[in-house]
Amino acid sequence: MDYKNTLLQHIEPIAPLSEAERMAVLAAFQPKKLKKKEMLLFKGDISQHMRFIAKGCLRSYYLDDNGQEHILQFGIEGWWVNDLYSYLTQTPAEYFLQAVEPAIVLQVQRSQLEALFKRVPPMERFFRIKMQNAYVAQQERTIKGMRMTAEQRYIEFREKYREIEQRVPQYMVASYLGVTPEHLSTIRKKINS
Amino acid sequence: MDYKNTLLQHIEPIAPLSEAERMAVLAAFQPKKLKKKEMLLFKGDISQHMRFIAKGCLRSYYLDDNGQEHILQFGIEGWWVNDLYSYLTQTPAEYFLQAVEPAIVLQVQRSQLEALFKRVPPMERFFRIKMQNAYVAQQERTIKGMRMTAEQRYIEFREKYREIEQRVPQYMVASYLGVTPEHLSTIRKKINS
DNA sequence: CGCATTTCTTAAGATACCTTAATTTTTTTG
DNA sequence: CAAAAAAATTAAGGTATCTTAAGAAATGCG
Repeated sequence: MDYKNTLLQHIEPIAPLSEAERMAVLAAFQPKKLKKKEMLLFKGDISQHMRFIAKGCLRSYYLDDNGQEHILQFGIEGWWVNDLYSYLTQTPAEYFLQAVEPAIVLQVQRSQLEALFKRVPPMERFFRIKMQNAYVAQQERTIKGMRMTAEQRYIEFREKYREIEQRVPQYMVASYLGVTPEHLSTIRKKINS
Repeated sequence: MDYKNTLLQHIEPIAPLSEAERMAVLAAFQPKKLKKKEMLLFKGDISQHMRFIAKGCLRSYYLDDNGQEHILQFGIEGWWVNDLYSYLTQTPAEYFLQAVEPAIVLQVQRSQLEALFKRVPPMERFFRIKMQNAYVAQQERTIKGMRMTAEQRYIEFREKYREIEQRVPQYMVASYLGVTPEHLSTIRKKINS
């Protein structure tokens, strides 16, 4: 039950809830336990849930034409993970979702979340704000990905996501940053000297 | 009045309107004429309108620490342009909006659009869908910006935005793609041979 | 604990892209 | 239309990043 607190702790600073609303929110979400490397969504699946990470670490990634993995996002406690387009439009997912660490995810079905929006208006506000932030963060990442050197991007990643860096293998950080693991290694060598 | 048709033609395929709703929508928007190079929004301004391009071509861009311009987006007839984060959160804009060609923009004030959402529900649906598409397009651009070579990005840009390519100077395309004008020039030379 | 697997490092040669600077071409404007 | 301004091209030398390959270090598991 502890992990349900985690959910409320992330919603309430943005959208305060009454006691009844809190109950309604918690009732809508179902916990799911994941082992390390377990998949939460495959490419081609239709994403049926919004997903909140109560514990652990996940990643979303896609496979390019050469079968190479490219990481779009990491998520840890308090983050939401999804193939949002698949969820919103109910079309087959482009991305995979996988646990990088053992994890507990709280899931809410699409129809139930829609119902929740009607019964608990603050939740709609909460998601609209999350969506805005995601859009802006994405825009920033686009720009920075194109203009900054790999070294600059890595330094920024470290500052912004220090905890994530310590929890995922280095080659995944490289994938997220859009460089080869070899190059990231030489960057680190250069920085730490 | 012709340009108001342009607006309806872009809304109705996504969100059909009754005659009364059409009237309400049109009444909320105000046309604004722009000369070439005229600014529509400055960095630091708070964006007070949603903006639809009825005619012409605009761009959004930002200035980096060295005073260099970096283009985020172009827009032509039927597109929406804004610093969305500034508009949504009513904080100072990070980006500039400028006409690349003489343009006519249809603007609706934030408070009026909110009122319109209540009176004309299909409009809310229309904007939610637009927002989703924007987020996904942005996500795709992030990935492609990091993994693809400048040549691949240019070829894709050409296919996807052939009309825009013919309407904006080449150095702006380079800026959008994240390369120097010189390099884009050599890419073009290579391709056309 | 020790073997197998995964992850990280190192280095050399190749490629993509940048910087600078000069020149040519195109567009704008009086 | 001519002059001025803006945009595009070309080329040379430099830097960032990739590819490949091999070995070292760390981690997972029986």
